[in-house]
Order: sequence, then structure tokens, then C-alpha cells
Amino acid sequence: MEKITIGKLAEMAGVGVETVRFYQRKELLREPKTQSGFRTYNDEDAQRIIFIKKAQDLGFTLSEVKELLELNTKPRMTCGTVKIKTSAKIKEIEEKITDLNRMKASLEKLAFACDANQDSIRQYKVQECFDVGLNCC
Amino acid sequence: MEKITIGKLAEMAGVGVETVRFYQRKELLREPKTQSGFRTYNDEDAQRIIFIKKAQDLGFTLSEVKELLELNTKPRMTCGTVKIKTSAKIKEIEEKITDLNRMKASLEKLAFACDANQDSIRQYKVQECFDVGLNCC
DNA sequence: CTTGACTCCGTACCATGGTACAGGTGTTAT
DNA sequence: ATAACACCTGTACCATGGTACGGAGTCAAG
Repeated sequence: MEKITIGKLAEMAGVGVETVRFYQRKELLREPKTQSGFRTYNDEDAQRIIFIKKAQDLGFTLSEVKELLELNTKPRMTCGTVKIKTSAKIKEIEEKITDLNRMKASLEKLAFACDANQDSIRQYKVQECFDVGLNCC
Repeated sequence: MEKITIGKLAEMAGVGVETVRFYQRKELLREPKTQSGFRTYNDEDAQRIIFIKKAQDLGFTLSEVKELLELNTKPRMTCGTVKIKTSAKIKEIEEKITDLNRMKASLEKLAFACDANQDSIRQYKVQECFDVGLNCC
């Protein structure tokens, strides 16, 4: 169950081989010991890369992602420290969710306004759809 | 009500003057006509910058932010087109919200596990907190 | 009417997050 | 056993999103 090569791993995680190595250089991903030549990886490594990509897509930088992952795995941290850091991350995430919901609501208003005009594109200038505004902030 | 200079604008939006100019070069922000010398801005410009920053923090690139803003203001787009693009953005946002909620749930489990150990940090190695895992993906 | 803070324009530089070789080694299918 | 192909290390290069700077013009307070 440890027979995954770097190429397969990259494919599984939907990234390039170079990206995998880049994450290793940045210490976001372990670099498995190799006996004679090639490294071998497992499913967990793939999951980890997928997590990194998702977190990034959610607006976290690689060093923030590293912090997130270390909450889970850093052996030298006390429970108290982990608790504090975890709570802070939760708050950050809640703020992102709030902003996304606000954005979504604005876009829904826009979509609704566009729907209302759908049958009469020629009469109403599209500009009028836009009066709704993207009042997201 | 149009007496804001670029420096004030930047301060209001919490960015640097250079960033404002950068956004103008990228056509994310209008470049107001100037009679003799300095440009003047208004509150809307500040709101726009704040929106750009927020959207960026939520994982949108500047060109995605541009698209978002253009949904609202591009005069040449038909209602149909706007509707399609808007719906796609809404879906994207919903996916981000789902992922963030999943992440939040994992972090809450971690926080809870840490709480449980809070009184006995010496007995239980923190490592045990981590068994919970950040199964976010 | 000068002085200092602010603006303008242009160009150069920087960090982050990759991506692409080049030159060599290991693995596997024929 | 010998291609063909994937992997190894290392270095160079790239796009995005700014940041910094030099030299000149402008505004406004004293």
C-alpha cells in the first residue's frame, strides 16, 4: 500500500510532479526515505496535497496552510497552544463564510434582475440589470 | 463630495498608493479625469477597492475579481450572458462555502479534543489531540 | 512666495507559487 | 539487454500581485 510513485501521486492529487517537489522543499509534504532510487508515497500524501490545494483556493497562503496542517501534527505544541491557534483559524474561516454569503446574496439579486428582463432584451438595456449593485462590502 | 486624493483613498481602503495605481493599470479601478494635476476620487472608489481586497482574500484572483465587477458594470453584455456568468460564480461561491464549513467542523473537533485534555497537559501528550485529524477533504 | 507634503509618470525590483529544463540514474516491457 | 520511460538533483525561468524609487510637477500653510 506504499507503492505510489511521485508521478502517480501527482496525478491522483491533480497537480504536477514539480508541484509535489515544490511542496516538499517548502516542508508542506514529507519526503519519504528512499532505498535505491525512487520514493514511494501513500494515499495520505495525496489527501494532503488535495487539502493544500483546497485551502489555497479558499484564500490561504501556503504558509497559512502549513500552520493549519501543523495544528494537526506538530508534536511540540501543547493543547493550550493548539486550542488558541485553532480558535483563531475558526474565526478567520467564519469571516470568510460571512463574506462569501454576502457576495452570494448580491449575485443572486443580480441573477434575479436579469431573469426579470430575459424576454425583453431588446427593450431594456442590460445596464438596467446592473442597478442592483454588488453591494457586498 | 469628490475631493478625495489618491493618498486619502488608499488610506480609506487600507492599501498603499501604489496599489491603487496598480489596480488602475489593470483596469480594476477607473482613472478619473484630471483638470490640472491631481486626480480626485469618491467613496465608491474606496468601496470598490475594499471589495477587491475581500474577494482576493476569499481566493479570487484579480482577473476573477475583474469579471465579478464587470458583471455589474459592463455595458455590452446581454442579460442572458450576465445570468449565465452570475450563476456560475454563485456555484463557485457555494463550493467555497461548503469547503470552509468542512474545514471549520474539523477544526472544531480538534479544539474540542484539546479542551478535553486541558487540565492534564502533563499526563496526555499533545499528540493525542491530533488523532482527531483534519479530515477536511 | 517659499517650503514641505503630496501627486504624477515611468521603470525597476520583490515575494509567492509554481513550471521547465538539463544531465544523469533507475525500472520495465519487449 | 536494450529501449523507452519515469525518476533524481539542481538551477533557471515565469506569472501574479504588488512595492520602491527617481525626477518632476502641484497644492496649501505660514
